[in-house]
Amino acid sequence: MTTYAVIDFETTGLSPGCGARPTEIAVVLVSNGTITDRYQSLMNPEVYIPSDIQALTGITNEMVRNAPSVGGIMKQAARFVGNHPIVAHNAAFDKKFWDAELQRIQLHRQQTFTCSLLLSRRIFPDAPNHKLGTLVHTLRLPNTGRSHRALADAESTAYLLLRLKQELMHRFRLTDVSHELLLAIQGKSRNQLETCVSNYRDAKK
DNA sequence: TGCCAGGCCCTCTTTAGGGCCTT
Repeated sequence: MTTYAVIDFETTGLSPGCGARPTEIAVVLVSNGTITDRYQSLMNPEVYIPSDIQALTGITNEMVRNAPSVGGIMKQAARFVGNHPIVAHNAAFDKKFWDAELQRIQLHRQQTFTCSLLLSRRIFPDAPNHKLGTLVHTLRLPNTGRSHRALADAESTAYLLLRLKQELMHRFRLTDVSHELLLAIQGKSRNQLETCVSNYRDAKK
């Protein structure tokens, strides 16, 4: 049974290439259909948090002024994640920050990223949209607290991952959904879900 | 004070443009 590390960053902007840094990270471990452990911390990005992002996340410059350094928190987070596959909603975003901050402390990612946004587009194509908050509401996932805070969003993404796996098991009568199958679905285009699952089944026979 | 990106994916496409999604 694969253990997944579901992560979520709050940051000062959209791209580390433009100087944005993380202000908060949460990691939620998911195993055997449930959340088994959690890690969360604010960190001092050492750059100004724009007012619109302070309003969005509720994380202010005052809150992070005396928070631990990004490097120290990233070391702890990387240790907590270990070699588990990482999952995030719109993983391209979190992957940029994860890789950029690990590089600053001379660490390198070992594992793949799985994207719950891409999986949701393939598995729930008729959802009103594929924002995390909309999917939580549409799929009636548990309320995890204030959205746009790292732990609440990481937990929501964890429940979404479990719901996506559950939907695949139900729709295709599978006894389990492997990480390998999730990666295969993620790598295919939107209209190839049935073909992808069918090919995976045939390969396993 | 507070600027900023980029991969995915659809379509009136593929010699491109633009919306979605993350903060």
